[in-house]
Amino acid sequence: MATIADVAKLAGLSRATVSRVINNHPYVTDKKKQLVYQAMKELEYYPNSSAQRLRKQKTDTIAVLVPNLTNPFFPFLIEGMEMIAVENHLQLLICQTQQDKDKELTFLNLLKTKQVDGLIFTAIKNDLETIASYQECGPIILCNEYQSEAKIPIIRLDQYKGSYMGTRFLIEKGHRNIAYCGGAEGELGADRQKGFMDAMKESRLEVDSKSMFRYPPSIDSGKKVLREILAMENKPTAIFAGSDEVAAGIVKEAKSFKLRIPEDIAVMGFDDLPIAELVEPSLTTIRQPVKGIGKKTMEIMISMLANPSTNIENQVYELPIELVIRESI
Amino acid sequence: MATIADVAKLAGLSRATVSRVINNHPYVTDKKKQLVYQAMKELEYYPNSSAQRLRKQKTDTIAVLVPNLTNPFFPFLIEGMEMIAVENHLQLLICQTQQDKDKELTFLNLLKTKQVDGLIFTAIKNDLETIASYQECGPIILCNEYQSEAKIPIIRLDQYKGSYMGTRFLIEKGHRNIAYCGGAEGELGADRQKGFMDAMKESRLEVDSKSMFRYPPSIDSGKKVLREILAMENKPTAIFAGSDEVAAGIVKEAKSFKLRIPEDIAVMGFDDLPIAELVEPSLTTIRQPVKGIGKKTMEIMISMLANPSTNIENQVYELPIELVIRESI
DNA sequence: CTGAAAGCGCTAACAT
DNA sequence: ATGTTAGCGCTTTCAG
Repeated sequence: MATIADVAKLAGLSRATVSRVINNHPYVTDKKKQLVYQAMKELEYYPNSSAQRLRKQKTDTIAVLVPNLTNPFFPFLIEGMEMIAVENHLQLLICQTQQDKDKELTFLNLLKTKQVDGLIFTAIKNDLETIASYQECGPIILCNEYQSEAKIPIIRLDQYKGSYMGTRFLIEKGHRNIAYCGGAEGELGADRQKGFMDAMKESRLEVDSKSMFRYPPSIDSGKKVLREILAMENKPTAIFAGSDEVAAGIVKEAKSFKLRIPEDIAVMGFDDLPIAELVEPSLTTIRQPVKGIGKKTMEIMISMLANPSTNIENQVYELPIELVIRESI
Repeated sequence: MATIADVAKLAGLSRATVSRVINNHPYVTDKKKQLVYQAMKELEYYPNSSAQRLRKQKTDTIAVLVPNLTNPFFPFLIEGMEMIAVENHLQLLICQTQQDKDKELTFLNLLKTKQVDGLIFTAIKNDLETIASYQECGPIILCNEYQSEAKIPIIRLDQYKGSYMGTRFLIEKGHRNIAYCGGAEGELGADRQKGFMDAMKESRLEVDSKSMFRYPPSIDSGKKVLREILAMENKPTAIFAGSDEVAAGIVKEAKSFKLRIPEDIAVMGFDDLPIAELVEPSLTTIRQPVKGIGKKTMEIMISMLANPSTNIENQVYELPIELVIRESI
């Protein structure tokens, strides 16, 4: 493998000049520039990025911590982030935490070991104090998941509004006994739940604690929820699911029990992922502009990278959220 | 940020000894080891990975090129790879090519710039010669996607067998006019198609060239295929879809046209992803042990990394594939 | 506009 | 068992 010294020698110039050409610095004669390019091509030279990183003390890489990639929400989020990242010559290092506290810490160490310049959380298992302490090593952003007392910038949607809106819709459709299946942890989950609760309270509807479920967002969780509901005495007529995956599981299981949707049981999703349109009946759901959050998050990251001095204490950015009406309610 | 020199000074030892402790080398007294640990903790020392990489001339990172992550096939594949990778202290750098030839080349350069030690393709847009030329920079593996004349190790399933098996099943169910929707490029797609064709030929069934579709694996492709089929004069009674996504799209669209499945039209999927169970009716499909391929691929990568001298010219590894019977046929 | 030289932080001979 | 030292390949002052 050729090094910068080889190129310099072949071009009859110094390593400094070659470096200047590589990095598009001004003040290099066109003639010498051509000489360098030629030598680089001849030697099939490519700069060694470890050396560059060590010298420049930056990696142009951002770690993105997601619980997993099999939940389609995250690939879409990442797609949004990546659109902005590539424009800014940043690389994403995608890290699956699998909801594991220790894995999360391991990935946080990417910041300490200078393997990445910044880090984005899309779910948190550790407490904020722990995480906040890593901020000295580089910018950290919370995306989607959040906790308001954090001294960490946050990009999120108004979850409260989303679930409030969804619940109102269910109530307007005549439902009185509505079950709720959360899943998201932290304040995001709490906000969603609060939106649900407030909408119910506003209409003077009671919420049975037995109809409040808390399962991770997956198809299987949805199936489980439905079975548990069927075993209840005072069966809810509608379910507000925490995600389209859960809602899809509920729908699927309901049909295996020959229940009609929405007549026997109505289901509200959350996210509006492709799966929402696919299941039969298709899901009425709360649309989150997932890619939009991803983009916004990366934009903030970039501005933090460019401007490390900014005080970003507890900034919250919010994006719109809307109700998509289909067939499941 | 503390460096190894700081730790050495505080511990009253040389940098070499500290390095030995970091890298778990033998021949360090327990006493001194403790001294080092203590100093590291006190200074909150973490080794700079750029420096380690530059010095060791390896990154312990493998690039995985996928078309995208929104097609659930790839997250599952990655999950398999990652299981093996973490066990071996390897990091995955997931790269979305978006089916773009140039992006693919950009990612290939990760090898040249020494940013990764090896690289795995799960889809190829460039020709093999181009790719093969990068092999001098580190091991390259083709996973799933393949071309048999490649001088590159390949991990794949017997696609021919899969589609042959599926088509036989369709024929046994009485179908005579069967449409086929491929999508995968290269020989993988060709093999699948050949399996289909051979099964048809064996039963002396004709294949109308108009019923041979070639669309990328997505729900929308499926919808499109169904609409085109409905516009045909001599309508097929069954469709062999190239993926569960396509099959799901077909099923969805068929129902919007009030067609019954499998009575009016039967659909065979490919992959057996969660979506296969979710749609109504659930998909009869060809199960690929996706995670298994991922694991196997990473195992090969690791052995290539450990044993760079091995001649891995055109090795093919195959894994079992099976028919999963559900409701769509 | 170009070159010389210092050094980013670490590891691996080599020496003891 | 531990320390000394020479780089890994690159960028960036500082001179000129």
